[in-house]
Amino acid sequence: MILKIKDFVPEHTFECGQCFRWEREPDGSYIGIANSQVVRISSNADTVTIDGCTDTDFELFWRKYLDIDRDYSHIKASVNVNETMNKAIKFGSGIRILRQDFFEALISFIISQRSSIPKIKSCVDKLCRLAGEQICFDGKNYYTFPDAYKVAALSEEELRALGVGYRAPYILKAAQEVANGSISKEELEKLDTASARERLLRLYGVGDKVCDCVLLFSLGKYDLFPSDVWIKRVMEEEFKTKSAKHSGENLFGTYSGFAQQYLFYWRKYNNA
DNA sequence: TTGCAGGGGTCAA
DNA sequence: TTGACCCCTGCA
Repeated sequence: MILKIKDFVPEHTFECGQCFRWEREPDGSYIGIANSQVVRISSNADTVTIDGCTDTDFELFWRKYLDIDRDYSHIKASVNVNETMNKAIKFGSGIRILRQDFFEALISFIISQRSSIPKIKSCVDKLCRLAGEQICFDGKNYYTFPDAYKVAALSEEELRALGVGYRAPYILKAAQEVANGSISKEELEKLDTASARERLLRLYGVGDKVCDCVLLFSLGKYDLFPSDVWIKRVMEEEFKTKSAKHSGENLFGTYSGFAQQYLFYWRKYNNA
C-alpha cells in the first residue's frame, strides 16, 4: 500500500509520546501492531508505504487509525500563534494524532504515570506477551494488546510481576470496569469533553493527565491539552504561565491536542 | 559496588 | 498542599 500524503513522518508520529507499540527498525521504518494487525510503515518525501496491509485493511482500519483524512496544514496554520509554535511545528512537522484503541490507551496511560517511555514500553510489551495473542510478521512474533476480559482475569500479583508496581490495582480495576460494561468507549464518545472527563476521572488511578491522554488519543477529544512535566516546562518558559492545561486550552481551543503534541515533542527532543 | 535522585501522576490525609 | 507509592535507570 503506497499513499501520496503530506504532513506524515513516521518518526514524528510514533516518537511523539502518544503510543508505545511502534518500534524503529534499522532502516528507519517502523513496525507496529494495532487492531490485531502488524504492519511496517516507511516514508520518503510525500510518499508513505505500509507493508502488510491490504486495500481493505487500509479502508476498514488504517485510514482512520493514521488520521489520513485530516488536513494538517490547516491545523498548523491555526495553532501557529507565535514564534515558539512556529519552531515546534517545524520540528514535529510530520506528527499525526493516532486514533488508538480505547482500552489499550487507558491501560497504557495508567502504566505511564511517573514512568519513562522505555519503561512504559517494556511493561506494555510484557502485558501483551502475557495475555495477548501471538501474530507472526516477517519471521518474528508480535503480540496483540489483550482485551479487557483477559486483563481483568489476571491477578494483582501477575500484574506486579510485569513491573508496574503500585499501578497494578489501578490496571485491574479499570479492566474490570471495562469488562463488565460499567464504562465504555461508546458511552464516552457520546459525551461532550467535559462530561467524558468527569466520567473517566471516576476510575481509580486515573487523574487529569491520564484522563486527557486517553480521551485525546483514543476518542479524538482534540480540545484537550494534556499537561505533564514537559508541557508545564514549555508553557512556563515560553508562554509565561503556570496553569499549562488551562492556558493551552484557552489559547488553542478545538486544536489544543495538536498544539500540545507539537510542543511536547519539541521541548523534549529539540536539544539545540 | 552501593546509594540516591528522578521519571509523561495519583491517592488520601 | 504534601508525602507515599513500585520499579528501573543513570550517575556519582
